[in-house]
Amino acid sequence: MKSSRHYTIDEIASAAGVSKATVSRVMNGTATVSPAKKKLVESTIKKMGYHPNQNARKLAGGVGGSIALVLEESTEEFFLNPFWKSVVQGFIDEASSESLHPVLFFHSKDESDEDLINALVRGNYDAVAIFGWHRDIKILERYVPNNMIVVFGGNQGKSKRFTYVGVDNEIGGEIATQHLIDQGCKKILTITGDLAIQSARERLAGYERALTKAKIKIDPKWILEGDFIQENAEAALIKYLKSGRSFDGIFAANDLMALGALKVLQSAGVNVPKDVKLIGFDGSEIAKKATPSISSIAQPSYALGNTVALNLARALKREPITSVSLDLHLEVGATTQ
Amino acid sequence: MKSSRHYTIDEIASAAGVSKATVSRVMNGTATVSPAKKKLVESTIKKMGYHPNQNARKLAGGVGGSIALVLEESTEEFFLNPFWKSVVQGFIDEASSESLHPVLFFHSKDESDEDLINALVRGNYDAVAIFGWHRDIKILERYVPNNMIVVFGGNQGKSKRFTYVGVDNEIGGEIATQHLIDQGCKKILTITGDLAIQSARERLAGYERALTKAKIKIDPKWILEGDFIQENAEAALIKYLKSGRSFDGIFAANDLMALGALKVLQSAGVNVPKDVKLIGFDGSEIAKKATPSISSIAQPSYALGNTVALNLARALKREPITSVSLDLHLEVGATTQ
DNA sequence: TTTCCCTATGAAACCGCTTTCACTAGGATA
DNA sequence: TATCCTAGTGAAAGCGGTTTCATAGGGAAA
Repeated sequence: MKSSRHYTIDEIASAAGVSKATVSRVMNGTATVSPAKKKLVESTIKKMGYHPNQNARKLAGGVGGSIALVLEESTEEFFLNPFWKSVVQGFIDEASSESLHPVLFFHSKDESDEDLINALVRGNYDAVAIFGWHRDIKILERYVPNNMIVVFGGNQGKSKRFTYVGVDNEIGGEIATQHLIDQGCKKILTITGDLAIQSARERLAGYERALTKAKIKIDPKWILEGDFIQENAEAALIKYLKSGRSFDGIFAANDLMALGALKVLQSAGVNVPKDVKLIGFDGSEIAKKATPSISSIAQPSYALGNTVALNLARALKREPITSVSLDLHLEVGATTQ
Repeated sequence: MKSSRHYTIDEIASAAGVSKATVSRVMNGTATVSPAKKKLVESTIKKMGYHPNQNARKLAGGVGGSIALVLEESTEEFFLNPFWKSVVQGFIDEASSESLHPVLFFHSKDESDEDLINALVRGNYDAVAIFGWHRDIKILERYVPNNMIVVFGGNQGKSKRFTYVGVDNEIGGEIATQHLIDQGCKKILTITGDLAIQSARERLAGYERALTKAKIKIDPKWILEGDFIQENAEAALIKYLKSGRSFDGIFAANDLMALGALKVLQSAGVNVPKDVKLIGFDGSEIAKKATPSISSIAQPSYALGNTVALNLARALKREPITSVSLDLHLEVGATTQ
C-alpha cells in the first residue's frame, strides 16, 4: 500500500471493473450509482490509496476550494502587531475546520497592485481573503476575474463586487472618547493611525464626533498624527509634552500606540490614570497585560478572521454571503479608573 | 483590457497567427522560436492580459513551484511562541523573493498523520517544508510520493529520503550549561522541554555533558521536566523552591520557560543573577526585553526559516540540496553576570 | 402483453496546456 | 549542383479528471 506511486482514475476503474465515469460519480456524488458498485468503488479507492489529481479535477471544471489569504503588510509589521495574530488565528482555525488551506500572500507596500493581481489570477483561486487592504479598490474590481470570490477583512468602503467583514471604527472612536469624557476628561489628545488608512480616519472622526457632541472645542494641536507604530507614537507624545501644553486624556488609535504613550507618561512622571487617563483600540493582550492595564475598544479580531473564513467557505458552497459589521465593545482597564 | 475573462492559449495563438505549440514554447523557452514570432507572441500575451491556467500547465507536466508550509503546532501554541514567528518570517521572506507562495497547514497534535499526508498528496505539491515535526518520521517516508521534495526545519533524525535544516541542540545545551559553570555555578537546575521532542532531549543531553565534563555530579532532582510552556515551567520551579533544596543556576530549554523562571525567582525574593544565574534558549526578543535581560543560546530562527525556503527553491530548480546545520551562539544577558 | 419512463452505466468529448512527431525550407557540405 | 543538416513550426497525442450523451434494462402504467 505504498503510495509512492500515483494511481489514476483509469486504474481504479479497471481494478473495480467499472468505467471511470462511475468512479468519478462515486467520488463526487453527482449522480446515482447502484449501492453495490458504489461500495465496490469506495473500497477499491481506499485499498489502493488513491488520491485524485487536483489539477485535473479543477481543469475539468470540478471541485473548487482553493483559497488565498492576502495580508497587506510586510511580514515585519505583521508579526509585530498582536491584532493581526489574532485575526489570522481566527481565519486559520475556521478555514482548517472547513478543510481549506490558504495560500499565503504577504503583500508589502513596495509591491505593486499589479503583482498581486497577477499572482492571484495566475493561481486562479476560487476565493480570496484580503486583510488590511488600504489601496485603491477599483483596480481590484477591474482586474480580478469575476468568478473569483473576494472577501475583505476590515472596512474597504462600498463595493458591489466584493463583500467585507468589518467593524464600525467611527463608533469605536466615539465610544472611546466618550468614555474619557465620562471619566471627567476635558482636554483629550488623540494619537491617530496612519491617516492614509480608512480605519484611522474613521477612528479620528469618532473622536471628533464625541467631543463635538459634548460641546468640547477641539484644539487642532490635540491631534497627534501617528501611524499605528509604537515608536512614532512615543516620539509624537514626547514632542507634545515638551510643548508644555496640558491635557488629561489620550485616545490612541491602537493599543500599541497606547502602550507607547503609557511608557512615555510614566517615564515623564505623569500618573496614569490620576493625571491623565488613557484608552487604546483593539482590545489586545498587550493592553491587558500592561501595568496598569490599558482600557481599550475591543476589536473582535479573532471573530473578524473567523467570519471572513466562514464567508469564504459559504461562498464556495454557492451559498449567498453579505457584508458583516461586527460589534465593538469597551474594555475598561486601569488607565481610566 | 479588462481581464474579467480568461483567454486560453488557443485564443492567443490565433490572435498572433501561430500555433499554440509556438505560444507554449515562447512562454517556457523550451525550444527555439524565431525572434520575430517570439516578439509577436510576447506582445500579444501582454496586450490581451493572458495568464496561462496553472492547473492545465501542471496537468500537462510543465512548471512546478507549488509549495506547502506545514507547522506542526496548534495555531495557539504557534502564535504564543516568538521563536516560530521568526522562523516563519524568515521562510516567507525568502519564499516571496523567489515568487513562491506557500499553502499553509497548521497540523495540530489532535490531527492524525494520515490527515496531513492525505492533504499533501491531494494537493500534490512540488515541495513541502515541515517545521516542528516530532512524530514518527517513517510514516512520512513511506507515504509521501517520492517525487515530492520535503525539507524539515529542525533536526528530525537521519533520513535518506528527506533533508533538514537544523542546529546542534546538544552543543547548545552544553554551551549554556558551561557558561553557568564558568560563572561559578555549582548546583545547576534545568527545566527541560517536552521530552517527547527530540530537540528537548538533545538540550538535556548537552546539559548533562557539560556537567559531566566539569565533574559535577548530577542530582536527578535538578532535572525539572517541562514542556516548553511558561506556566508549567513556573509551576515546576515553584514546586522545587518549596522543597527547600538549594541551587545557584538554571538552564531553561527555551526562553519562555526562562522568563517564567525569572518571574518565579523574583517574586520569591531571589536575586538574579546574584543568588541564582539563569540562561534560556532561543535568543528571542522576550529574553532580551526581560528585566533583567536573560542570557540565552541564540537560535538562528530567522535563518532557519530562510534556509529551508532557500533549499526548497533550489530543489525546485533541480539543484542538489543537502542538510544544513546552522550555528548557535551564546548571547550573554544580565542574568548571568 | 405492450408502451413508457426512469435508473444505472459506459463511451466519448472536453478542460487548457506541454511535448512528441513529422515536415518544410534554407544553409552548409561535398 | 546534389545531399545532408538543422532551425522553425504546426498537428496531434496525451495529462487525469468531469460531464454530456446515448443506451440497456426493469418496473409501472395501460
